Amino acid sequence: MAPSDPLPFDPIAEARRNWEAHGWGAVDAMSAATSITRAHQILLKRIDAALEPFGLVFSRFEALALLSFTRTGALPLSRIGQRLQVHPTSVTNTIDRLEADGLVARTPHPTDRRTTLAELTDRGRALVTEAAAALATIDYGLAGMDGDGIAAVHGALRSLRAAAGDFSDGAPAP
Amino acid sequence: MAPSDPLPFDPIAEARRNWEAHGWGAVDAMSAATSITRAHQILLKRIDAALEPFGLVFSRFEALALLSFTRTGALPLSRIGQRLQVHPTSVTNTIDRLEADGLVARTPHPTDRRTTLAELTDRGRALVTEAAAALATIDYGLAGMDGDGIAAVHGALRSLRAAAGDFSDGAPAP
DNA sequence: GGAGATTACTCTGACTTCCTACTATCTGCC
DNA sequence: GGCAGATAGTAGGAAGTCAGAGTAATCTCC
Repeated sequence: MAPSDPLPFDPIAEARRNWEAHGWGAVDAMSAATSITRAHQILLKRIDAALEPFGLVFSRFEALALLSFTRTGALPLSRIGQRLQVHPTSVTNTIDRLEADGLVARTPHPTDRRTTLAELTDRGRALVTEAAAALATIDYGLAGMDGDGIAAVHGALRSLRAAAGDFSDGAPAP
Repeated sequence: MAPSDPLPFDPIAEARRNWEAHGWGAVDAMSAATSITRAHQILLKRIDAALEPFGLVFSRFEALALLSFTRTGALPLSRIGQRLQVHPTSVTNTIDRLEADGLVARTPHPTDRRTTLAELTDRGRALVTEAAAALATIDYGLAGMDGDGIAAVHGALRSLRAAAGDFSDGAPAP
């Protein structure tokens, strides 16, 4: 990749030194936050590359996966937004794309006429299974991390998500 | 309005169960990757909110911070892109915005006429110091994580960044 | 039963990021 | 010298996200 030849040093470690030298404080937090930002960038690029043969990006894959786990293969758009933690407008856009590709279909809610359901088509269901397999083979972009690291990240970020109010910390049912 | 009412359960834990039930594999990796995605979203929102009074967003703050650490307060745009790991066109856009706000100035490189330097103005230097203090008070958006968690995330993601080729830390170049 | 608040979705617009393509300039090799 | 290839920056375009406004339908409560 031409645009980013590897630097001869870790840019975050370098930022860390500068932060300390200038007395800007919260050095550990800065390092972690910057690391998360960069990790997200790396992951998204790897994941989208793996999904590209299927004509998907991560957000659309997530929506398909969520639908495929329901009994009926259908969910209100609002519910999708809640579960995926994205803005209602983004859901509209995501479902627009999926519908244009024939992977989901909008159908009216049987009782609430305000509500639109996104329903997985047969093609959508088949595709999401293939795509999930493709993502599993690249370890969801986490190549370079060992099991301990993966577990540590998951555990530590769970606190962050809980503190951000993503979910009311109840005991996850079996 | 509530941007996202807290769910009564952890959506990632729920996804995890579904992944297992469907035999989709790479469950730990999926959980970690999704956590990182969501963490990035939380952080960016918190950080941008803290920077909003200064008219900055995170990417523009990062560029200012980088410039403020140099001896002369100036860097070629290409160097900024390398250090911040963003696309050249994103640097152009970032510097456009900073220049329009009078926080940096484009100046020609003394010897290489291809190169444009972004140079911190006095206002830019003053603003980035204030903004850094504001970010330190919110712990760079990491509220909810303890010291161990922050250290764990930083360490684990360093492996990911190294494997992605961000820096050659003694590893032989291709 | 009906007024007012709430909820669901979409449209428009702003913003950020990336990609491809292009011009200008520099470097290396003959 | 002079030309091929690399490098620096920018323009135009596509995609994704979010916020605010608007419309339609439903719910709450008197």
